[in-house]
Amino acid sequence: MPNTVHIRTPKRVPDNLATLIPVNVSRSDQKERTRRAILDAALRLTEDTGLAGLSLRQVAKEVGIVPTAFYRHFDSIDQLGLALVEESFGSLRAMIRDVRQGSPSLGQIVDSSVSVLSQHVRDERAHFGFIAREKSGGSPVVRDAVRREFQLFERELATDLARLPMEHWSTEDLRILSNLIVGSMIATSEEILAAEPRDLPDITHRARTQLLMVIVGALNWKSSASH
Amino acid sequence: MPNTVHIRTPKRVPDNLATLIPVNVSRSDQKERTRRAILDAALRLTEDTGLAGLSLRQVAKEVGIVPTAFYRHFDSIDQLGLALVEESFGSLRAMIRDVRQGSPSLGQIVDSSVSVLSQHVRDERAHFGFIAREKSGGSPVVRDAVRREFQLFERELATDLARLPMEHWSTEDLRILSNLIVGSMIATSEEILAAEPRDLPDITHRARTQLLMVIVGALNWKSSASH
DNA sequence: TGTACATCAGTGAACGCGCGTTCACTGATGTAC
DNA sequence: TGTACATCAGTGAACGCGCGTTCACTGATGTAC
Repeated sequence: MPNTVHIRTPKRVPDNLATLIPVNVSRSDQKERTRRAILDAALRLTEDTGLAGLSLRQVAKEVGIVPTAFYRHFDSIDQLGLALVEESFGSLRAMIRDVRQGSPSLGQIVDSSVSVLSQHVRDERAHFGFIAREKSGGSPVVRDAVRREFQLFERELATDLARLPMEHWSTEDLRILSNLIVGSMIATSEEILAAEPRDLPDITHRARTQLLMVIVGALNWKSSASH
Repeated sequence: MPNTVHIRTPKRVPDNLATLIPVNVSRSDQKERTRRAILDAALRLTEDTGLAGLSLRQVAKEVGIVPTAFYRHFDSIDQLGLALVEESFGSLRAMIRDVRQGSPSLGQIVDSSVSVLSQHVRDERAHFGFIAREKSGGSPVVRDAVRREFQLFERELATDLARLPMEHWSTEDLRILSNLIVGSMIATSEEILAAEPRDLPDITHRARTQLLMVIVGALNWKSSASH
């Protein structure tokens, strides 16, 4: 079912979309709306099949435009995929900004990190699902883009960790710890996405415990093995 | 290029496959060979696109049979996928059996676990890649089968951990730790699959450190938070 | 051992369908004067 | 403010292609006697 359309003549407007008739909408505004509708349709349609199973015609049908109009917005499904990667990681970064605010003690950092992650995964379900799927998905271009973003992400976390009282950790060790934490957070996100709502408390409890184990382990490992 | 064929008349045999002409091969043997060829072709072809991008006709062409002959072996691509899941986890279990042998001290367990994992991922590259891809792949049936296997796997590891000197851990805590370790091993496997050979030492070093951090963390976390 | 019949892995033609992409087009919006 | 022209998001017909699936078939292998 079309969710939005570019309307040229009133008689083409479906009844249920009457409120969407563009009145005093500039051409570029309308173009942006259609672009948005394409991205949303793609997020919805890839939920079942992944980007690999998404066809240009499906997207066009869902948006309510003719297949060829797709090309006014994207060169290919791959390019659409890259736009979604960018968008999804934008929402991920917003999440991290939330965690950075405040959170003085280690215990509080763990608690708020897991809470914020859990909430954000559910709020941005479609985006997180997209990233999780395409991380090992069918399109090399999109897959590599996702992996590059995760690496960037991991480096940023390493920088954040350096600010905590972890006396004299080497850059390498910070990267190793960061990699472990990011990996664990990805796994948790995938579990939240796949889980029934009633299993959510179990999963967040587990994630908290694991994050704590990792941090405690990192501190003790370092102090016992350090130079 | 077809990699094996069921040959009925000698004139149909490609030159380079002349040595594969079935002589004194029973009907069921030949059927098994073709089945094997289909599984191998699918493993090869899904490497780029995932199971979602695999067509029955592609597989048939690769194997050197007519598309309709596929149905003599599998009801659908999904059923073929399930067979590959079973096969792939078989190879994973074989790996774990290797690790269980010997390995008295914790440090040795960590070392041999990572070595064996790293070696096995490369030996069974196609199988590991298949699992990694289909874990969040397009076919719900196959995806769920992979996840169920990982859960089984996690439970088995929890049982193994219970035999180590981890005084009086609860079943729940063992599951939490096991989940963390399995997640980290999956992440490591995916990194090995995606990495250049020259980056392998870095990755295994990192995996060792992380596993050690996790174990040290688990022990300390438990002793500091226990009842 | 030889013969007659059953089995069944693989064949090949045919089908309707959805796909990406081309192309010339339309007509509302935007702009220059 | 009004007019003439340019822009360009969306249209619709058409294309060739690979897809999964149907069906009746073939002929080597297997079996009953």
